[in-house]
Amino acid sequence: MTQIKESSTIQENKLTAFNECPVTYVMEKIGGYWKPIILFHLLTGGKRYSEIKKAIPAITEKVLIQHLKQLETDGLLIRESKPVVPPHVTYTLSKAGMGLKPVMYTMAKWAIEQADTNAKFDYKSLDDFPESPLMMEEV
Amino acid sequence: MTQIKESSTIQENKLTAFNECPVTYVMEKIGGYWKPIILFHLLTGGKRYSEIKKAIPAITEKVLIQHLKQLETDGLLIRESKPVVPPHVTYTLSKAGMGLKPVMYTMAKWAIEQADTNAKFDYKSLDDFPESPLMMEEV
DNA sequence: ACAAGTACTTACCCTAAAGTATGTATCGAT
DNA sequence: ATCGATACATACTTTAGGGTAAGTACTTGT
Repeated sequence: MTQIKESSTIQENKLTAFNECPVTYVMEKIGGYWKPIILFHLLTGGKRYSEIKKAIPAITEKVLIQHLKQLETDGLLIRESKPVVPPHVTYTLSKAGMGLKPVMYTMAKWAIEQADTNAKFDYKSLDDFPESPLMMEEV
Repeated sequence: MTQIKESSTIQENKLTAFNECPVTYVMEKIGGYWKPIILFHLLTGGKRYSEIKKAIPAITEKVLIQHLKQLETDGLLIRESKPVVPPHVTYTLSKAGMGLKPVMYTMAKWAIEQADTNAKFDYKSLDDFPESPLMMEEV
């Protein structure tokens, strides 16, 4: 899905950054406008396709599925479909996906610190984060 | 620098994601192929422009400066120039920039865990990370 | 007189990611 | 017989970011 030209400079550089920088590796996996939001919504438990769609109305179906597939092939979430009509498909975070919890938590923490100090943004607080107090230990 | 069309759907969505997702906020700040790498190199201390360039040969000067300026306006690093000839400019991480250390560390940790479990990549280890053992406490 | 070093700038091009719009399969319910 | 629900697929367009290539200013060294 979404063809890529293999031998472009941009792809080579991406690969380099990718190999020599674990941070870039992570951003490859959870980057894009929507991936973190999708993951966030799945942190609280597996959801059906339509539930995710409802939770994030602004996302288009094309992009949603695109990302879900990407996340699946990256091993971050697991797709389970029941062969019924109408279809019933559930997406759940894998172990690796769950491992992103502390990562996202740390990122969120920094963002909120920034918001506190320069008062330009107003993220509520880390309380919004699912199971925030326990998450660092959980892994 | 690099004009943006203010009223595109893509910008609106970006802003939405941005506001409702602190993780997206962080990725705005440190996203792109090169930003994490630049930040990484500055974690070990301030550097001159040419030193950064030498440390990351594959980056073009245009993109390097572009990112340095962005990082500066985002308050992540501080630019100091001595009015001499030839010019002497130093880039140092600000307090906010230093605050990214644990963020990047946590990300790197996850990446390396992934590498360990699926054996597709071989990041050396977290030892490469500047002052790794202390960093979580430092902030 | 000219090259070299430093820190940029500017004009132009290309591509990947995101958006828009519409279509598909299957079945039960009205 | 058509409609709605579900989970997608596909063709086409736009745009932001990154890449290429070349130029600028100012001075010291040869």
